[in-house]
Amino acid sequence: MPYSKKHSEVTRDRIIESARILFNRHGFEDTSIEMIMANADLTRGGFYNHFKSKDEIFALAVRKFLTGRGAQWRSEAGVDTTQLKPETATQLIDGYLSNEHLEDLEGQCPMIALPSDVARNKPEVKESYQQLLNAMVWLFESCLEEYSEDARTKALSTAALCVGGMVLARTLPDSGLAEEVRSAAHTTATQIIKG
Amino acid sequence: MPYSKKHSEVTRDRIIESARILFNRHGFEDTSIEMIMANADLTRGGFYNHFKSKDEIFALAVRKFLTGRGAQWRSEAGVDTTQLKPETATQLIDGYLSNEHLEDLEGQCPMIALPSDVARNKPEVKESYQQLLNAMVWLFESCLEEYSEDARTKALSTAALCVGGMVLARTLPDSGLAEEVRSAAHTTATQIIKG
DNA sequence: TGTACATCAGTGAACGCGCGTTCACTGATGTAC
DNA sequence: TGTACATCAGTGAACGCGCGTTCACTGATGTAC
Repeated sequence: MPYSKKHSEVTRDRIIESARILFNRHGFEDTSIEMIMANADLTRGGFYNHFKSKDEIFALAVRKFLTGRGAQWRSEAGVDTTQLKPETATQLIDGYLSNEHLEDLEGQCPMIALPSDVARNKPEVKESYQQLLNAMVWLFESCLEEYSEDARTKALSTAALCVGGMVLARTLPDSGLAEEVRSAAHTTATQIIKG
Repeated sequence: MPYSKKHSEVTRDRIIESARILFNRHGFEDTSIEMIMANADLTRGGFYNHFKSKDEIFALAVRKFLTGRGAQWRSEAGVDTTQLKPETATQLIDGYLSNEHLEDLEGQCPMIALPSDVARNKPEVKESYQQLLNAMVWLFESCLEEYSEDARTKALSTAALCVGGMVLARTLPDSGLAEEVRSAAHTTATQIIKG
């Protein structure tokens, strides 16, 4: 038996993380298998030992955000997921609709970075995207359900406002306008949670 | 003198409209010059008589929505832009966050269909996208400014909620969840305008 | 303990394809006479 | 009014390039003896 099973798994994970970062920054089409492998210190050919297609790793990369960079980000922001209350939701909003998050092209939430890439890809990829949204909505809803009657409507709208505000801010060339959008979305999202 | 100047302009417009429809449906990368020209009943080579690059026509196609399909859509929805008041804003929201708009992949607002395509393209393209957002925000703000103190914040947030709600709804594979998002965004956007 | 070997992660060249762009050519058109 | 002609919109073949994927090969590794 050559190489341990662990060796293979570690490498596979490294490739997915490399892909996640590159897809986030450059999008699906402008990220090549060559780039993904080089960024993981490997060469092109080995890719197909681990994955069956570019679509497959795209789905895996989007999904990985939830347990990888996303989880890391929540813990850094001091979000306590054992005790969910409205203040936790506003904490999440503070982080999500922050300038830091906007400019972190590689660590950013893929819902912001890749919406139209995902919309046109395989169901497999859309499922990954949906997992991210479900996680976000579930968090908001759990924070609100004991304090508000229409917790679900608020949670869904807040998620839409968070993603929409960031998608727009990311796309606008006038950084003053982008900042206005981000800031307005933040104000309104906070009001929705509190109101 | 061969052909009238008008002939050339009409053809050019036809190509841009063909491009707008195809970009909206398939995105920037998956739409080829060949497809754009064929859809306008022309052949590939002639493209460069009218445009200098694929990037250029992408910018023109996004921009064209404002005066073309977008204006048509507003007048069909009975939006009276000479008399702007909160009811006009809620009318706009009713149309924008409607199921009809969600499913009209070709006639849809490009802010929904193409966010990440634009975010990674040339400044020229981003300027076109920004024009669309500015038009939308201006409309909402004008509807509110005599009735509300924070008209601009509300206008910006409403726009973010409209775009965000539709971007998510378009991407989610579970149509039940997509419908929940669209509906929640609609409810909340209306509340923002009225509140 | 040491060594031959089977395995498979990794390599890098090659294939096939589609695309953006270029270019020499064609032919429909409106004008000049 | 009719005809020769100059123009340029439109044609379609060709170019060059990069990419996803395949494939025959290599060589590092852990195990069997």
